[in-house]
Amino acid sequence: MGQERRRAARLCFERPAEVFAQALIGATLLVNGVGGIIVETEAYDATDPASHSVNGPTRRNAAMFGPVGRAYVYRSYGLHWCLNFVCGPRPGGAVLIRALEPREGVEIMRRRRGTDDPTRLCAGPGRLCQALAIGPEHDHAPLDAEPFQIAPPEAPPPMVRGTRVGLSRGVEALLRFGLAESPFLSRRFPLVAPIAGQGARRS
DNA sequence: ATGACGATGCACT
DNA sequence: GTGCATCGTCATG
Repeated sequence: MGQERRRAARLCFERPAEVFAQALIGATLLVNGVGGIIVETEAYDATDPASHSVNGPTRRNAAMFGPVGRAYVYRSYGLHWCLNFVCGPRPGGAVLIRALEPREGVEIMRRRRGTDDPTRLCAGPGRLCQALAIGPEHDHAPLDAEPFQIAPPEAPPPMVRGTRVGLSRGVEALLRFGLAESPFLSRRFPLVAPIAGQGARRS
């Protein structure tokens, strides 16, 4: 328990997206001091038919093939922005940040989003980017520098797992992760299989 | 040059 | 639950 042990744990971006996506649940994400607790993520990598990286580098997905620990920001439906953390031992990995529990700068987020409902402020990748003012200027941005502040959870939180949202391919893969019982998820996790000893529950 | 298609969100029934 | 706005990206010709 020396002084070194008291330093904040660091995120290990080299981990595979499936692992890193789980490690991010409960982490704190702030952008210019505004944000909160990550409660929902999805994992993608270059072997995944649903991933932007499956067919190799293009202009849009270039960040996924660059250094880990940077942001991959892309436009969705010509309208919304979505934030990913580039990660993995191999190129083409990323974790989509899908929802936050608002903690810091809630009033700013309310103004940016035009809503008062705290459970709808950052519930969904597009809403989250609107609330945190994430845009194309953040594509390729290092996540360990301004305006980003990211801290891992102090302890692994209770987690739920399910299928990803809005896909036409790779629909079966259980690569969506959520903070159990969180009211700040973008949507509920359909029950995939009963968990022994816990009965049928949904988050 | 052109067309198909979204890792979505919102209004509405 | 359904319909659809909206436009950058990419594959194709």
